[in-house]
Amino acid sequence: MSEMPKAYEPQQHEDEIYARWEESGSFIPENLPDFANREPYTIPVPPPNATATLHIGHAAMLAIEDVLIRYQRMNGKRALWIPGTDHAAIATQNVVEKMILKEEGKSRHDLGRAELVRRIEEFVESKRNRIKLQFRKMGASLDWSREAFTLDEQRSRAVRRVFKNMFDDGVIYRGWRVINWCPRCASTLSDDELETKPRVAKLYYFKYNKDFPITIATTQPETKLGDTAVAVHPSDERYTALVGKTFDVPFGGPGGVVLKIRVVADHNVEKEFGTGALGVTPAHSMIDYLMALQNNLPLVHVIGEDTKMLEAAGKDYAGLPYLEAREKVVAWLRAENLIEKEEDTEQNAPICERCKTEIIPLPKLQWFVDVNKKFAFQKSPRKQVEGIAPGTEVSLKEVMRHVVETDQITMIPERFEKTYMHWVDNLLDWCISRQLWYGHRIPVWFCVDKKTDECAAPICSVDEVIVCPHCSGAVEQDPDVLDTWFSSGTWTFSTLGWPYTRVIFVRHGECETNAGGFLNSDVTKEFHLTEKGRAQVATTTEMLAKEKVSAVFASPFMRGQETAAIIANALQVPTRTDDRLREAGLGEFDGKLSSEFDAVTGNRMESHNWDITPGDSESFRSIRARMQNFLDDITKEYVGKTIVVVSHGDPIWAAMSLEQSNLQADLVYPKNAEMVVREYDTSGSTVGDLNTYHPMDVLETGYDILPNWVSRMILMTAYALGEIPFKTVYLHGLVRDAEGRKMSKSLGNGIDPLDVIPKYGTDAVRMALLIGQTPGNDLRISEEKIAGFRNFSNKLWNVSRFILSMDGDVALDRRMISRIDLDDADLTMVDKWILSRLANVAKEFSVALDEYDFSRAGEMLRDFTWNDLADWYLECAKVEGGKYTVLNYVLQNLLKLWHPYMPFVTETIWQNAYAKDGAFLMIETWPDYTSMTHYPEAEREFAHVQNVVTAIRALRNDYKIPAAAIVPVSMVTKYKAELALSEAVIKKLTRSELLFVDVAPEGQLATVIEEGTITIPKFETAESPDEKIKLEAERDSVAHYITALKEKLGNADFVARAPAAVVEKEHGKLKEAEEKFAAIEARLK
RNA sequence: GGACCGCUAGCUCAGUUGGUUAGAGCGCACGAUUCACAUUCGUGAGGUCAGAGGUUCGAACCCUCUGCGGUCCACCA
Repeated sequence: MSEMPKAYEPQQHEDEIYARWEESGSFIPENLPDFANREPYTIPVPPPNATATLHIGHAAMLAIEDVLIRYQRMNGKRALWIPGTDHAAIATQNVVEKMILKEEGKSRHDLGRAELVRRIEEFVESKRNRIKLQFRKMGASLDWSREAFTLDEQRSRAVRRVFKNMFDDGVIYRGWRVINWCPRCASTLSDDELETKPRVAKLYYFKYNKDFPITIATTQPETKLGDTAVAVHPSDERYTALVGKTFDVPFGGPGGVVLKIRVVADHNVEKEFGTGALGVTPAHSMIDYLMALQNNLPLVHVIGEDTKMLEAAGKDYAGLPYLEAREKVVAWLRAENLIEKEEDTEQNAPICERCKTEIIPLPKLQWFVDVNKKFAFQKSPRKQVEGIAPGTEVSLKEVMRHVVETDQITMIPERFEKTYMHWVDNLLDWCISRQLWYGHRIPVWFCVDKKTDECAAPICSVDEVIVCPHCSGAVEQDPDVLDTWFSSGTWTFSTLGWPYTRVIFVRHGECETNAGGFLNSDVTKEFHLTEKGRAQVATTTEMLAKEKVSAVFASPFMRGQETAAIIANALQVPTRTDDRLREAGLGEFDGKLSSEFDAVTGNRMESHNWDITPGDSESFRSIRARMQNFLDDITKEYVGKTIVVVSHGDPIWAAMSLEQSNLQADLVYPKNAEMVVREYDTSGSTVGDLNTYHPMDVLETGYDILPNWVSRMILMTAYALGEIPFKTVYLHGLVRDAEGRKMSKSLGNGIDPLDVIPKYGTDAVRMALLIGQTPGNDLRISEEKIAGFRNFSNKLWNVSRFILSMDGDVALDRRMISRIDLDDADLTMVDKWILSRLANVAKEFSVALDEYDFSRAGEMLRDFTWNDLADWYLECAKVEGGKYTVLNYVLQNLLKLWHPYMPFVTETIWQNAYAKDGAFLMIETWPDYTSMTHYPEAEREFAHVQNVVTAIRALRNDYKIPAAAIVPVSMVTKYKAELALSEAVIKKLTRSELLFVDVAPEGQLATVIEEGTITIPKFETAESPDEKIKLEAERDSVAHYITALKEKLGNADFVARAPAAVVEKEHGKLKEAEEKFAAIEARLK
């Protein structure tokens, strides 16, 4: 064992330990011992912006997730934690644009699209490694071999695939919509990308002209040039007579417009605001737009994307910036004397979250995800969403509601399920196009020349489109990119290899051979489908219609060909015949009854009887091999696509068997025309990451991105896979400063993990973020708190140092001590006490982790470590001596328990003390608390010792007995037998000579506790407080307590209605209190 | 306007299905320094559980109302 320095110096160990972990490959689940038999456990890292720097929020997130993954890994799970970063389209482009503008004075338009994208990619590449290095600093045990980026090739393929599927299903559509337009970014913004800014605006009350019967109020008079209606509340009697009437209204002067205004009734109008009547401008207001949709009003576009007025605003106004147009309209209204009133009103103006520019609502042709459109629900080859059968017509909204409502996804804390439901219920179609240059380009092309009628339709394709498929003319890709959440919404499955090739095996329909019960393996003999068989295939074809099938592969046999033909015709896809899909060779059994063959072969899958070839028939092994061979080829050709493979019972059954490494016979032999769905990665294997690790177990993230991200993942995954993305959502709070303020650069109140990690150590930072945090609630953190946990890691270090410095049994050195090494006969009461405490805490700690109660778990273990172990047991051990085995047993388990919270200090100690051949603590097995022994007797006994020790110490303190003095202590107690067992301990810990007596000596200082009366001789010091006063105060308090207890027990209702155990407990309390009272009284006489 | 959260010791927070004389850490006060650790040890003070009603044998905990602080959503014509 190497010498351990007096204080733990984190910076001397952390980087080295992390590097050793990583090099060992232990973060990769497939490198864990016996990985194939471990149950998978998966969490994704919420991908930070690739250009981000580690901040305290990331640190909190990583600490929680690393606890989960380390705990599960030690607990025998096949633990996978996937790292990655997000391209964050709009945020990143903004940063780079600003940088270029500042450094070179150039705008994105000066550079051009290709150059800007190149510059952004260069910037991202230069920053991407920074955040990854910082994740390592936090000790995060991420599987870096699976690292993903939302804009890399694999993720792009997933994005285009989902888009294409949605497009084909009509879930994605293109339409005119009023959107939030940021003139500065020259882009559409989603509602989530808005902030609001309070401001005071001028509210003008006026009539469009003298003849118009209704006065309206507005803060934006220029938009009135695009009004098409006036809306009033349906129950507003002032206007009832006018509803439904239409007026031609000249507005804005001769160079203005003639408005066609209809008076409509709408519930969204507030009677009390303004005049209770509102001029409806469908093109430039969200609410007006919705009213226009409901009332079928036309939409007049008067403000352009450059913030200048358009032609439709009239010739005097066209071309004016909208603010100038506003002045001009107001001037005209004044000149015409139409303004009745002007007043200031407070409003919250929507602004761009990135650049703070005021947004303008305007209509634009955009791409949307339709959340109400019904589509056929996907069939999952793994774990179907429960309660929605494959093929069911559902909308995204319904699915999103369903999976949470039925608890297939649970949220911690639960109250966020309400927030989520509220969000889902109010969900509008999701605008997914962004007028940016950086991001996933929308995979849609348009024919330029449109030579045929068909050319008008947009062409959506996963692969690059070079020419128009209809006229072979030039095409142009849609210039927009996708909302960044569209790609991060695929995170759980795109990081696991999706899209796979989806293969739907279909066994041929009933054939004459099946009907006759005989076999055929001679391709030249043409047996046809029966009537029933054709009907079976027709039914299957109906189900297949909901799939997006690219091709049909068929066995060369007539029954395969006929089956394939029916399907291919209906689906309008080509058929390819492949000999590898042929019927099993039956040799001499060809033409015989199937029962004869079965009698010889039995269940080959179950019996592993793969090599027999009765009657020169084909072996099962051979059938498996040709199916694997077929899959190897097609899965490379059809990545991300769906194909139908029509074959026979045995070959399909053999293909199904390929996914099982140790065959169990739970694969049911396919019936005629039955569909069997499988997904394969590009190596033709179904045993890919997606199958092993999806759905994931936990998504841990901040509650602030519940709508943006969590909901979108649920949406995308349910749509694309027919599955939930994860089972549990754990939402942490925001990290705030000691005053509860958000940490920000401008306030300068941020705690930068990169500052405090070198100062206090990563473990201390992790502890400070884990203890005191409650899910969904914000966490306050200060440097003092981190310093406190630095002290704790040093404590653990010194506890270990003390234990490891003991001379012990050489044979036990560097060996795992098990329960068997501890013989009850050799254990003292104190030993039993600490072992019992360890058993309790190991269990409670594990249970708390299972319940995601990180704070309580950490506090519990800290109290055990610091109070029970360090302050009590180690002091006792010094007195009793010879604790080598017990101490090492406790320490080994303690290091394991602490490892998920404080990976570095525990691993460092472990490497010093116990690691054999450098084996890591991080892959040790979790303490088996079920095998640990509880000693309830010892716990009760030691509690008495603690009480007595504390009482004597308090007595010494109260009466100013010099610390060094060894004093004679007399004690009257009914626990003499138990206390005598630890007499040496009590003496040493209290620096006293302990004497058990029957009557407390007179003339001494006394204290009365539950265990009895303790006295020490008076010491000659001037300022000793009066013993009598102290005792009297204690007596009064006990008397008060007794009164309360008696009152309670005297209450007939209480005795009658409370559970017997509770009443019993109160009686016990009363008895104890009365004994204590008597002892004090005796002393005071 | 709608919804949600919080209010417990000077500060930060625990308090599991109602059954404690309401807990922890930090801070504070007093005392201790060769013996694992001063990044330490010992002892102690400190709370009408925001307020008012109600349910109950029993309320920090359940219900209603009020107050204060905070967050989110919608709207702001």
